[in-house]
Amino acid sequence: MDVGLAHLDRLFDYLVPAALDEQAVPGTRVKVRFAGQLVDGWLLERVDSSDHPRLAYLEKVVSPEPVLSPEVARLARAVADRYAGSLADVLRLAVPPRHARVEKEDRREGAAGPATTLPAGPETEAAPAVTPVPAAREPEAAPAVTPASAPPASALPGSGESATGGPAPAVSTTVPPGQRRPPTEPGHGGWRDYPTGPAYLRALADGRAPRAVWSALAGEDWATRYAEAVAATVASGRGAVVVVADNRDLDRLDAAVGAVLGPGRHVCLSAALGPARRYRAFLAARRGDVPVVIGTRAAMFAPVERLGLVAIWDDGDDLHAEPRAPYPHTREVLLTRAQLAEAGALVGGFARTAEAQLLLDTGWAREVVADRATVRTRTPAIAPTGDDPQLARDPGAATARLPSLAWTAARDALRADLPVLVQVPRRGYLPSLSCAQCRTPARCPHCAGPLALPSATAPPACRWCGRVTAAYACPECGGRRLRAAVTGARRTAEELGRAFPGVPVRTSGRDEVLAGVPGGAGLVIATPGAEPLAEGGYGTVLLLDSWALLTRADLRAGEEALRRWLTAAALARPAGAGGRVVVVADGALAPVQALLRWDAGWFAARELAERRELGFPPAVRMASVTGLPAAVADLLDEARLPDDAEVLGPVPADGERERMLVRVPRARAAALAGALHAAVGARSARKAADPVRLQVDPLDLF
DNA sequence: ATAATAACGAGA
DNA sequence: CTCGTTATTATC
Repeated sequence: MDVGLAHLDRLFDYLVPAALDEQAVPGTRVKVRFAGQLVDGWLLERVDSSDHPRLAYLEKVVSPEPVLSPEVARLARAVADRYAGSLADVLRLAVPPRHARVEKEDRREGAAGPATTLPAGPETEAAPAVTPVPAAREPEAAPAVTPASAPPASALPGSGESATGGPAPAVSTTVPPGQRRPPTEPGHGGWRDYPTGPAYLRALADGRAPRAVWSALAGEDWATRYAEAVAATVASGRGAVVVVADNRDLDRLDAAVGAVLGPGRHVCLSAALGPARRYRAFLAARRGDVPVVIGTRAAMFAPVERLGLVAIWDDGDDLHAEPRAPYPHTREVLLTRAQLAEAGALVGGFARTAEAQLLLDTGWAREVVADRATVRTRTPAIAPTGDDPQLARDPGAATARLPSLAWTAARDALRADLPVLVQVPRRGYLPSLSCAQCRTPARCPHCAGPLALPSATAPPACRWCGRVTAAYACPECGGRRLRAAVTGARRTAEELGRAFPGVPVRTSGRDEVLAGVPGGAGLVIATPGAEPLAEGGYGTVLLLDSWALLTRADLRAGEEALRRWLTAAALARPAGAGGRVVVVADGALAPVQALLRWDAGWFAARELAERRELGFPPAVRMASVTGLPAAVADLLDEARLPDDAEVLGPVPADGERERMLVRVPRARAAALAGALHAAVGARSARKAADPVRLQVDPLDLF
C-alpha cells in the first residue's frame, strides 16, 4: 500500500477478479479500495487463501508490467527493516515513476509481449463470471511474515535468509545454465597489478560470488577495471549493478563499459536523465534486454536478471547517501543485495572507509591491494609542507598563500610543460574547536562528541550531549586554549594566476565541472570532487588549505580529507615520470601519513580502531531522532529500546526542533531499528500530530 | 476518511 | 438488561 503511515507497513490480501487474473502478476502496480478510498499498491504475491474473513476485490491493475522484481522486493523489505523505515518509502526509491508512453513504445518486434503475459490460467477466466477464489497479497509487507503457502514458481531459490552460504541451493543455482567459462578470460590485464585481483575476476567468471574491498593504485583506470569485473560477471551468464557518486564518474564508467562489453549490453540509470529516459533504462533492465546497469545512487535498486555482481566506486563520497526517507546508503543497500541475492560485491576507491575496513575485519570481504613495490612505482612523489606563517604575513608577496615548496613544485612542472592541479576546499564548513597548540579537535570529556561555541561569550559545549566544558584540557598535549578552525579560500585562483603570469588558468568547481584538460603547461584550480583528468597526468598536484578539511566538526574529517587528497593525487604522474604532490599540512598527522605512504588501508584500520574506542559508527549502530522536543520525547518514551541502548542529548537542531542520538552495539542494530519503527507506527496509529524524523546511520552526527 | 467495535450510561 | 450514544481502532 503506497501510503506513508508507519502502522500500515504490512501486507493486505485482496481477491483477484477473474478478468484481472492474467494481468495480476507479482510485481505489478495495482489500485485497491482501502478505507473507502482508492490507493496505489504493489502486488507482491499470489496466494491460494487468506486468513482475513472478508476480502475486497482488486480494483485495477495499473499496468501489466511487473516492474518490481522478486529480488528487489525482498531487498526493499530488508532495507526498510535496516533503516527503520516502511516498505512504501523504499519502493518509491526503488522503482521510478511510471511513464506510460515509454511502456507502450516499441514492444520489441516479434516477441508479442511474452514478458507480460503469464501462462497461468489461459482462457479459464471465461468460466465463472467473477470468481472469488484467488487472493492476491498486496501492499507493504515483509515477505518473511507471509508464509507463502505454495512457493510460486517464480520465487527466487534459496530464500532462506541465512547469513553466509545458505544450505543446499547455494552454489549450484548461481551457476547459470548457459556458457561456462569463456574460452579466454576477458582482459584481466590491469588486475594483475593486485596479487588477488585475477583470482577475484576468475571467481566472477566462474559464477561464484566473491566479495572484495579494493584499494586502487595512483593513476589507476578504475573505470576500466570495473568494466572488466562486469565483463567477467556477464561472461558467467549473470548481470551486474555498478553505482558511482556523480555524473562525471558515470560518464567515465559508461565509456569504459561500452568499450569492454560492446554496444547494447548496458544502460545508464541516473536521476539526471529525466522521467522518460530513466523509465526506459529501468524497463530495459527489468525486461532483461541488458544484463548490466550502471548509474548514480538511483541505480542501486536497479533490477537485473540473475544478479552476479554489485559494485560501488568511492563509497566515502557523501553523494552515496540517499537524502529521502529512510535515508539508505548506497553501499549498505548494495551489500545487503549481494548478501540476499548471493552475488559478488566490489567496494573500491583510492581511499577506504571505516565501513569498508569493517567488512575486512569481519571477514565478509577480502582485500584486493597492490604490494608495496608496485605502489612505489606508481605513486607520485608526495611531500608535506608546513603552513609557512612568515610567508603568509608578507602582504606584498603575490604568493602569500603558497608555501615555498608548493610554489617551487608548481613552477618546476610548468617549466617542464606539464599541467598543475591545485585543490582548494570549498568554503562554508562549520566552525569547530580544536586545541590552539596542537590542533587536535576538541572532544567532550563525557561522550567524546565535538565541542563548539554556542555563542561568542558562552563556554564550549558538546554538540551531542549538551554538557558544558568549563575547563578544557587537550588529551594530546595538555593545552588549555582552544581556537576556532578558520576556513576560507577562493582568492587562491586569482593569486595563483598572478603568481604565474602567462600560464592559462582554468577552474573547475560547483558551477562548471571540467572533465579533462590538455597535457601542456597550465594551472587548474578545482574544488574536491571536480578535479579534471589531465592528458598524461599532472606534473604537480597541490593540496591547499588542509586545515579547513582536517578540523571540520565531523566524525569523518580525517577520512574525508584523505579521500579527497588521494583522489586528486591519483591524477598526478608517477614519481618516475616527474609527478609530484605537495600537501600543505603537518606531516605527523595520520591522514597526511597515509597519503605520503599511499596506504588507505592503514588509515582505515586506524580509524576503525579509534571509532571502536570512542563508540562511534560503524563500530556501533546509531540512530538520530529529530523533531519538536515533546514529539522526540514521546517517541523515545514509546520505543522499547534494547537494554543496552544509550540515549544521548538532546541538542538543539534547526528552529524549534531538537535532536537525540541512540547508540547500541552492532549486535542490537536490528532490535534498535525494529523498536524505533514500531514506535513511529504506534505514534502514527494514534495520529500524533508532530512529525519526528528518524535516521539510522545519520551521515552527520552533529 | 469511515466503518466496525468497544465502552459507557440511562431508562425499562 | 437493552438500547442509543460516544470514544477507539482498524482499514483486506
